[in-house]
Amino acid sequence: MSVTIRDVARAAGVSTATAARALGGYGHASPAARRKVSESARQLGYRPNVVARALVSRATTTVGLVVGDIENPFFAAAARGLADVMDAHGYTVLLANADEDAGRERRAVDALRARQVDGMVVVPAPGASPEHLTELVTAGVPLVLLDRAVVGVAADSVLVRNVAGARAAVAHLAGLGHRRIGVVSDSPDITSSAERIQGYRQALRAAGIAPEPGLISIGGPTRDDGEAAALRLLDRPDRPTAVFTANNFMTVGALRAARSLALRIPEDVALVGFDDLDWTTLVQPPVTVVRQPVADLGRVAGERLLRRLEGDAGPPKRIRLDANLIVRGSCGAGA
Amino acid sequence: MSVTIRDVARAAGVSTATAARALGGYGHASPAARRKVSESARQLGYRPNVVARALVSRATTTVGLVVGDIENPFFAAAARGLADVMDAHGYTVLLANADEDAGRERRAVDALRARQVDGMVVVPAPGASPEHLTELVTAGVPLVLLDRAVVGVAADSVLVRNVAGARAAVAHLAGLGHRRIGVVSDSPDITSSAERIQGYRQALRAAGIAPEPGLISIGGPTRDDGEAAALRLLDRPDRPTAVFTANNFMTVGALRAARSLALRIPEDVALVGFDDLDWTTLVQPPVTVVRQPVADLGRVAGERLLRRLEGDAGPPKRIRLDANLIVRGSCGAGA
DNA sequence: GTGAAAGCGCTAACAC
DNA sequence: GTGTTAGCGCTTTCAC
Repeated sequence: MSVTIRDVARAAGVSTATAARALGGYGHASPAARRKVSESARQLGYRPNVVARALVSRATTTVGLVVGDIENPFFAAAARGLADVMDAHGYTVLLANADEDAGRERRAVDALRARQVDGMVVVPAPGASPEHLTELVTAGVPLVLLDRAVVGVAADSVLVRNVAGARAAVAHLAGLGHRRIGVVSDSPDITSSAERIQGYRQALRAAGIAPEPGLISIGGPTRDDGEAAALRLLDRPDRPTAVFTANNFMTVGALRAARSLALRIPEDVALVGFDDLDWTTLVQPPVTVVRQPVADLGRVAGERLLRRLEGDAGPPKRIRLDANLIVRGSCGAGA
Repeated sequence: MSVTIRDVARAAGVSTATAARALGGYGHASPAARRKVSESARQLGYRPNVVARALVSRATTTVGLVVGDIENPFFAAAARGLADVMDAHGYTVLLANADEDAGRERRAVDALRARQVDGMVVVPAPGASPEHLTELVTAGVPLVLLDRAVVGVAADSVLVRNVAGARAAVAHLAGLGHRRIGVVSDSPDITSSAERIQGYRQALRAAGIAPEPGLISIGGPTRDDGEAAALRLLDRPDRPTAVFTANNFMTVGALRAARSLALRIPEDVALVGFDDLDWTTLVQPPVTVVRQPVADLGRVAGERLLRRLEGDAGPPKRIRLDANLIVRGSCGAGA
């Protein structure tokens, strides 16, 4: 069995209460006692049992993070940003993968709750009925929604200005003279996707272009789904002259689809993607993208959560971070 | 306060012991009691407190994972593989980022231990004196080393056949007629890197090529470090005609370096990388790589850990997974 | 300033 | 089959 606070107390010749006070740095303890306690703690190799502490203090200094897919670089970066902030404040992040599936998300949230996390950050899966999230909120567990909003959940959210970002992307394409502009997105059940499609529509309207339902191609949440959706769009006899891909998996998919159809970019089809990755400047032509502040997203979510953990009981905040168009070659604008 | 097992027991008109047995599915309980208990549990919205359970059962059904950088797709895939296996067995994965730093790794391991994880998977950081790992082992916490071995730590390890993989890559280059072959790697303090460099050396020797120290360029653990190291190598007046990059960050770095020096691939410099990513087929020419079984690495580590968690007390196992050369265009072999 | 003692929510002997 | 009871390791009144 490992060393407990009783062992330390005994070795230091004090009570467990004094040992706890000395070690915890709270309450009163004489300098002498302090010294003796920390000395024997060191000697015995005492390590506090956070689980036992959590049982009484009702705080685990652990927070949960539920993402759709940690293999998506977007989530990986956000997770990193969150972990950095939380680590710096003594919290540990429990990570769960929901696989973009409502059922798995529910189970992940439950598993995290059972472990008494002090708070949670979740990237809601598409089609999730948000009961498990409202339950969290009513149970008083601080919750921050990341990247996607959920109607009916009174929680903080940290999102991207998707409408503006998408609008900038599509307006850029329209400005280059394109009239037939398609979009490849995953499910609009995800608010970020819905907003990007909305931005696409706004830009078309502003350019006086009538939207064509056939130019909107919706896929699932994986790279392969992105490729299939892009293929459907680009294989049409009346294929668009330009495509906006609403997330990085869709961008990969569009690039693959273009290649398999032997379409040149930007000559045969111009491309602007949402979300920037390190390889977007490695391909030829480099990909014009709307860059999201990925790590900031996680960091800001972490800071919001920390405020709540500190007791901030204000109304839910909705924070929006900017996404900026970076013009490179794939849109045909040179660069 | 939330619903406890006492509340459930009271509502069902039984003792907490019976309620626990009924809920936990262990020990004896009459069908009638079972039904009443689960009924009132449902009605009250009872959720077991895993923290309290852990305190007495000395098992948290939680395992820790410490990686160098979750933003590295290699680790993300391994993390995913591990999480999939553990989730399927009711375990939750606590993730910690060590930033490829020995100090942060130590703190991460400590934080995880304090949370009483039942086992741990760690990707050891370079230069870490392995005390915290040996401590883990002596404390009886099952440990599986992932991707990198550590001398003096009696733990299972799941590694890649790095020597053979690297040898195949470099032999391929030599077979294509290259005599001046460079390597870009991160620190050989990491056993996987050391092994890849060793494979490189073996292949040179087998091809009758004298190794030149100047053609071995060592960088740090980030993409930028990779670029700098590649730049040093490719900017030499007597630059190599072929380069082997020992991990995916180095491959990105080499590609960037080649571009900034206006070197054509494979005409001016041929390239073979270690670790395959989705964009390697998107760049022109597509990158010849040694593909690692990334998700399997995590899965196998998870299975090994599960065996230990089930009580397997056999001697440490060292498992090696194959890495295979995939010839594409960047080596100049056509494809 | 310090110690005794009462739990946090749960499990596991051990009687009955 | 079921209830009683004693903790798991820690924090925290409340006396002294």
